[in-house]
Amino acid sequence: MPEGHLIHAYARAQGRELAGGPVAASSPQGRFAREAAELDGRTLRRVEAYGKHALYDFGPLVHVHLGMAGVWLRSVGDPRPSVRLRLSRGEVTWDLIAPNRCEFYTDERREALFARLGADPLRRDADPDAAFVRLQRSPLPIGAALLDQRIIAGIGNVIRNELLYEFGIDPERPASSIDAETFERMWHRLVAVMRASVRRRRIVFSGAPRDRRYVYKEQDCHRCGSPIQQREVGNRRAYVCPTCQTR
DNA sequence: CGTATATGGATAC
DNA sequence: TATCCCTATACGT
Repeated sequence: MPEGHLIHAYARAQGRELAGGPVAASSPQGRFAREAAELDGRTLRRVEAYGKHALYDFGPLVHVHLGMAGVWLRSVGDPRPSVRLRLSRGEVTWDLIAPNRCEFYTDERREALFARLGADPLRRDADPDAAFVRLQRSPLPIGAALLDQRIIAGIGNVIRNELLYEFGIDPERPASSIDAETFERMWHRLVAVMRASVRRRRIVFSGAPRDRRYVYKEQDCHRCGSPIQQREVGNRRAYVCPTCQTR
């Protein structure tokens, strides 16, 4: 579920619906109870997304990373027992389930986090030139480098596989072999895909079957019919068309 | 009912 | 490179 597009979608909706007035905070599941009590009744000033990270500014900062299993549910019903953090304002309630991280943060940690992360295609302050430099210097194959959040922040396993398919690039090709012109086109495509995916709240590759995906978890290449290969690249499962993607 | 898997990433070696 | 953590879900028995 959560690649960068969803984190940004949550942040925008929550900024709209929760920020600007007093927020009720609780931790029905209990593991964030002391912190939630401290937040309860405070005004949420801002929700900021960077890559797959989100920061909730209540004065004190709350850092949330969903990991693989985490999800925010917008709800009006009773909290399920696994809700780590429930935030409500007026009629609207957001429930955080199964986050990898949910913790207080200092300004210093925020600075350190942002300094560590690479260019986020969904942020106005993104610096694609810096991302290209880091890509050129990376010893990793391109399929791993695209998942390296220090180079580009927000890409997950679906987007990296679909992007490499669109560009006809085998994920095991060295990152340093990507030339500036190709990177520029990849970045431009990333921005378009991720913006559309924020709006739709799901990953959208226009042009793919049903505007969804070309290769991720597919059996056969929709273009040439070759069986889609599965390989481990960058510690995650890569899906590759051996015909359409070249080394 | 148990087990494997997941669109992630930090940390320990 | 391996392991762990977070929880829901899919699937096999």
